[in-house]
Amino acid sequence: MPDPTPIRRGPGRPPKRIDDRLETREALIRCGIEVLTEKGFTATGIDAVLKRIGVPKGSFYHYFESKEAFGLEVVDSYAAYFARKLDRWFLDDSRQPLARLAAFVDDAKAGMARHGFRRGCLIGNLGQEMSALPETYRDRLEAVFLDWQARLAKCLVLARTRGDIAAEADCERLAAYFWIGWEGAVLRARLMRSETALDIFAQGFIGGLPR
Amino acid sequence: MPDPTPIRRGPGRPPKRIDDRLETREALIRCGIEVLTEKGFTATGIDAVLKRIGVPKGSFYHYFESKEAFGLEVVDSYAAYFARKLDRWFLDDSRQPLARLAAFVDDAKAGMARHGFRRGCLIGNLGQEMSALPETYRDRLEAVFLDWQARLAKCLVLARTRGDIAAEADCERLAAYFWIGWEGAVLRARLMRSETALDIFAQGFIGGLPR
DNA sequence: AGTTTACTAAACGATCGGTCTAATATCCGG
DNA sequence: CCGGATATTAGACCGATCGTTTAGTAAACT
Repeated sequence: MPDPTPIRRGPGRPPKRIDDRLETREALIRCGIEVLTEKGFTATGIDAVLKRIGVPKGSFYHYFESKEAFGLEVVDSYAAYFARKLDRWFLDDSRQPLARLAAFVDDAKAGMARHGFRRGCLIGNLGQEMSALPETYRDRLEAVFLDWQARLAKCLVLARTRGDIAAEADCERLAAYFWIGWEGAVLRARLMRSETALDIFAQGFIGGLPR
Repeated sequence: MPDPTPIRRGPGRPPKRIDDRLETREALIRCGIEVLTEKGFTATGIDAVLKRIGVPKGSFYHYFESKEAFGLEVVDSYAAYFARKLDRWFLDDSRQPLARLAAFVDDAKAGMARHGFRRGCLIGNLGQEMSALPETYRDRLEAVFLDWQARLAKCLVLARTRGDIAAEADCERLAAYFWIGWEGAVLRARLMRSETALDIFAQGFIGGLPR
């Protein structure tokens, strides 16, 4: 549906609309998530983002200090979005712990299919691009991975106390293992344009858990 | 060590040396492997490759039709190089099958460390970049993965006949699982600049094999 | 009314992949 | 040993695109 109150664009200060500034900023970030998730940071020009929102190029540096700063905000926003998603699945008391993981995987499969397997994982994309990225990104990206790891580890601990996995299992390490491999699965799923890689990895991981 | 017979560079037809044309061409490809393995395709300019070999820009298009064609040759060359490496490890009769896989992993760890964790896997790099790459690349990259998968599967079959893994194990699928996750491990190792991710994945994989 | 604020249009310099031309040194047929 | 044909270099050059800067305009605020 088209925006019911289209934002006037032209030179000069725009008419007052309280949340206008935030709206534009956040629209840019939201669009940045989509585009960077698909094409990565280096291969994406800011024009591509701006065009899609209808913001003129000259305005970009009014909202963001640089492309680098923009990217960092996109990462933060994506991390927050993904953390919410993980909580939705990993804290879902209506499912057994390991079934929650499977449910997350199914959701991810559906998500990738919905976008024609063009979009991957933003953090993985940028991680792969690190050598062409400002060094600022490195710690931020790694921190996101560690956050995901912690959330999954909690879920695995639950499975362990239930006896679904071995009592001596190192849940933190298992969680690390999952995200390491998961990024590879997403990469491959995009290359093959099929859910197969996600399936193979997920089943391999769950099937290989210590019992 | 410096090249004992440096290639003369200057205008005019070079002296006849049967393999001279190949030398320059192959030097470009070899350098392409290094650079693309480190920075990927999109983020790498042709000049970066040319500068390192001392070949002027005008010469590039004498040897290659385009950057795209060049990249494909680099992929082929890398695939051949990596296939030899896999054979060296996976067909090493002095080791038990699963120990061969572990040896490959150790070798990869040492290799990544030697280059300061700046270089990753060329195929994985380009795979992640697919959405910004000519569509020509897709099948080629996937074919390389399938080749690696077949080589590892053979090794796993050996392990199965020895009874090291369960008789009902699907070696082809396990091999697919390995390479899917391995790419994620390489990605993460580069991000963290540490072998940890490779270790966690390799141990997780081998430890999770059906017994 | 005058200043401040919010935003944009246009241009800038760098770099990209790719082309083109001129120059040059060797090869090869006589 | 001469004289094309050929292989290669040298690097200026092109149009496109990149991230970024600047100068200016119009509404808001005082």
